[in-house]
Amino acid sequence: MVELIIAEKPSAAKKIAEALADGKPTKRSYKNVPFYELSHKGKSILVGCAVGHVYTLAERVKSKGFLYPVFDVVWTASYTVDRNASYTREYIEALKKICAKAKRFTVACDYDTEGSLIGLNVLRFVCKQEDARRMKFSTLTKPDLIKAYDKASKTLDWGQARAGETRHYLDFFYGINVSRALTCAIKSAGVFKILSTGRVQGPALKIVVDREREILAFKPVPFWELHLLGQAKRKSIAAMHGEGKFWDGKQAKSVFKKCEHASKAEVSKLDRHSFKQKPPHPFDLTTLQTEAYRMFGLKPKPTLAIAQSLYLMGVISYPRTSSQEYPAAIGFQKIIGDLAKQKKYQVLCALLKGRKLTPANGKKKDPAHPAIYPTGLVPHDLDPRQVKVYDLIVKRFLATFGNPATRETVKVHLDVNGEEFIAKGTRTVDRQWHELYDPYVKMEEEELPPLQKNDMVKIKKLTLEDKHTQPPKRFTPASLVRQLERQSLGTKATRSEIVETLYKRKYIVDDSIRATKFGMEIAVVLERHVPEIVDPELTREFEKDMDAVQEHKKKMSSILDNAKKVLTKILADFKKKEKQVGEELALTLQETRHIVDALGPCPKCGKGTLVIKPGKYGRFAACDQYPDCKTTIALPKTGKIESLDKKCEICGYPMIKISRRGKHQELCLNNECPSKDVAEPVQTKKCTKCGKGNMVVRKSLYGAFLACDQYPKCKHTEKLQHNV
DNA sequence: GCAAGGTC
Repeated sequence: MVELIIAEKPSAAKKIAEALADGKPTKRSYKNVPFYELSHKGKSILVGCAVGHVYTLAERVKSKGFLYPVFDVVWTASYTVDRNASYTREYIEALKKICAKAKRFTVACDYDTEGSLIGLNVLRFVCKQEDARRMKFSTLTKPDLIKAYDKASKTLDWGQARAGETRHYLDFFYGINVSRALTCAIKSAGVFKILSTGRVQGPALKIVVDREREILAFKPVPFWELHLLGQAKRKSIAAMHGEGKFWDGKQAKSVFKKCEHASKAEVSKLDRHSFKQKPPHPFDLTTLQTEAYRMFGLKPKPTLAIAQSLYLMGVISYPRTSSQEYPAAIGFQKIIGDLAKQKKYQVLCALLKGRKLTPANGKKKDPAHPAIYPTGLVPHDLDPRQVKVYDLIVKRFLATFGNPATRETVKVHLDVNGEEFIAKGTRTVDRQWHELYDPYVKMEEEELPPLQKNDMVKIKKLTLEDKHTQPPKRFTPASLVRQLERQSLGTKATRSEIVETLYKRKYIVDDSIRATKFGMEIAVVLERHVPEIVDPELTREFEKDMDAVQEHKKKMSSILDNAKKVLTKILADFKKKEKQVGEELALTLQETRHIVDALGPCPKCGKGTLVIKPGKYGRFAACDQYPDCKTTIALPKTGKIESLDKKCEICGYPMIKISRRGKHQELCLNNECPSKDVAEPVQTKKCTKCGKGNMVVRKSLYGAFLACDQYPKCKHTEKLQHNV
């Protein structure tokens, strides 16, 4: 009798197989999907895997147009409805193939709601089984897995699986329907633009919009600061009046008068305080994303994508973790030894030699995975961004084993005609873990002159500065991801994607995030008509419902019926106002597009502005004076396009910056710009690919190139030698 | 083509 064990993902299947095999498991594959054959205590076992969710909710009957409300949805193989999920097809086919041999079934997906649901869907839709055994484990280590296999329950954890299913339905009901309502509204005003919101997107937008409102409503309050610049022992020293901020201008001025003509200050008191600074915690995904943004300006989503690629190469551990802990089982000594094989880490690894290795574990835990660490495997052919992220992960790993650093704060109190000024300096006395984390240690290092009590400081300058209180800071993509985490919105793997969606919808712009006028309007519309969707409480309510389902206190169907009832009413009311809402949205979208998508003045008519527009054959720049001015310029299909607010020095067309995968290039919007001239080939050449066409010169923003004249049948292109 | 959640 053969047993099939279903894992959540390929890497887990491998670990499960290795843990249970009497000897070594046999790795096999079907359509490039791995599976394992093994014997466990003489019993024959197959271990196969899903790739996360391979089924998704979709309408039972695909509706024409964006009809809403839609509640008739069923589980559907992801590859049939989502082009980006085409890779899941092979996994389903491989599972289908190997489950034909199986007589007994065991689900060994991650032990959480999503994992239980992934297992249930594979089991019922691929294996056509009613129930199965369930392995429950909290780490993918051999002892845990063996125990989980021996003690597997006879039935699925139905409560958890149904809870997960409930969440999927609720998210679909709220997300798809309200997104369609918004899209239909703006469409009724004649504008075609996909709009969206959802349980996580809604509150995420509101967080940014609320901050924008605070900033708009902010009234700066004036205050004054008294600064002293002095010199002692051949070093300069900067101090501020002990009062700090003076809220009363008159008082500040009178203190200033009192000190204005003093030429010397006396050290009245010296506080010296040294303290230990602990090494940093191991990386969970959010901390890695925050640090990568801080150090490299790399946004959370590409950081996750790069970490995933390093994981697939086998050079780092699983990146989608919320753990800040390294269990000893990962083998610190061995990893450090392996890292030392890379020349650039030799010296650092040597610093830890012979030391007791205790990582500075943080508080956050994740039952499924440890914190992110380098495996020790030597990476090859990394691209520049992979090099950066890998280096950060290696040094962070090493730094967590470092000794605490010692820092010293000196506070010098100065007396100037009876007024107290204070100078503060902090410096590192003993670097310790800093050496392991360089160059990613960013500490303030301010060293004061070596003063003693009653020493005199020569005053070089005394200034009274009038300042204003500052509005609250804007979020960055990294700090917004952190804020979502704080409010338990979204998951470690989805938060960065949700932030990117807000950009894509033009609700937000810039690295220092601003809500656009359009984003503000969407928030207003939702707050007025569907307040639930921008409220973080919706997530809490879903969680309560899920708990009730998991504990068998409520049925999924009753919860879904209730959601349908609530939404039907909300959406019917919304529909009545659709036209009016749509017109307001269309108006603000136009304004926002004008600001966000403007590329510069139109070079043809001189009056209009060139604006990015989406078109059937890709995006293009068009003059906003259409139909008076019909200027259009085709734009590259991929990459982010930004205005540089300047003209080409050679042809006078607007300059743009186009960025792709961390690389960027500055170009003018003129295919015919003399700077892009090339030496044209003297004789015509046959296309080497199709053999039929001739190669002809074509021009794009990037410059001229050779292309087959059989386009679009043949897409062959060749480079041309540039003149300049 | 719309969500949010897994993952290659």
